[in-house]
Amino acid sequence: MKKEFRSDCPISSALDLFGDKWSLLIIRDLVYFGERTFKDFTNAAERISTARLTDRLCKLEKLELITKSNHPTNRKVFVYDLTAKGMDLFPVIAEYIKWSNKYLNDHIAEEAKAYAAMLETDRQGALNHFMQRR
Amino acid sequence: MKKEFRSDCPISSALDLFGDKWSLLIIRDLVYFGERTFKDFTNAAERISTARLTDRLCKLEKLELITKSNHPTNRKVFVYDLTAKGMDLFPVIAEYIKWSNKYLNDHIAEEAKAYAAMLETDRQGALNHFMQRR
DNA sequence: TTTATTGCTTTCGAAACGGAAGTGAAAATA
DNA sequence: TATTTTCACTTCCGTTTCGAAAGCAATAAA
Repeated sequence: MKKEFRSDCPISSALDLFGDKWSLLIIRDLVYFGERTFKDFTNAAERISTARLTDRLCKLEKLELITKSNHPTNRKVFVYDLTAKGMDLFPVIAEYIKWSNKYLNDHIAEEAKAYAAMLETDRQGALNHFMQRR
Repeated sequence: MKKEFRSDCPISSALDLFGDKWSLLIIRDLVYFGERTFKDFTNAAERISTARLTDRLCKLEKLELITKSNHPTNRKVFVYDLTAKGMDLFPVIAEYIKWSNKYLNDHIAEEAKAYAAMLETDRQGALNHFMQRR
């Protein structure tokens, strides 16, 4: 068994839990699209491998950031969704967006720029828009 | 040569640049302590290896998130400091702290809890406190 | 002149990684 | 009913990244 946390610092501890290149992208998809299936995640632009996706979904479920449940009609499909704990990562994601909009502006998607502008002018509104979906 | 970005998403792009377990901790030390030397970073609680630290400092300097300069009196010491671009990661760090304070409260340091509470009640004040140091 | 410090490099075994192919159960199609 | 396709994994394998430790040259301190 390995130690779970490197220190008692809140920043390093959060990074210990989901500070990899994929976890926040799974959270992102759930924030912006709501319920997602395994297949949905594999269709994201960043092209996560199935092995990595399986691993991350399990970890995020153990951390209680997401839930896994059966599809109402199709028994071989699982539906993933955010918990309140996972939804509370929205502010972290929002700050990444704002930073990238400022410093990677010539690289990111046009629709992302528009959304970033909305985050600047109506932060609470953008936040509520997703928070109130469930 | 490998591709720099996985997609044009602002979140994944930011993670491509500094979405590892160490970069934000280096930024953290610079935010909270100001100028730091190589030795200072190795003394942080998380115990980064020297090979990893050398690698990350170079990357962060190339990204222009930090600067490297000579110590005014000691020629074998280098002094690292944040650029405005690096300082603008403070809001990201602040949101990690707030999330951890809410969900990892029984694990994190007491002084971190107090600081997180200050972030909640006087966000702009906490932000300015560091922003105005230089 | 000797010793200690600093920033950095090298080495090496372990862990994490991406990409591709394969699996079984269930669903859709014929 | 028989066949094919889909879905959520799982396995495999070569590559990259990693932590831990030792070693290094240059400078500073003693």
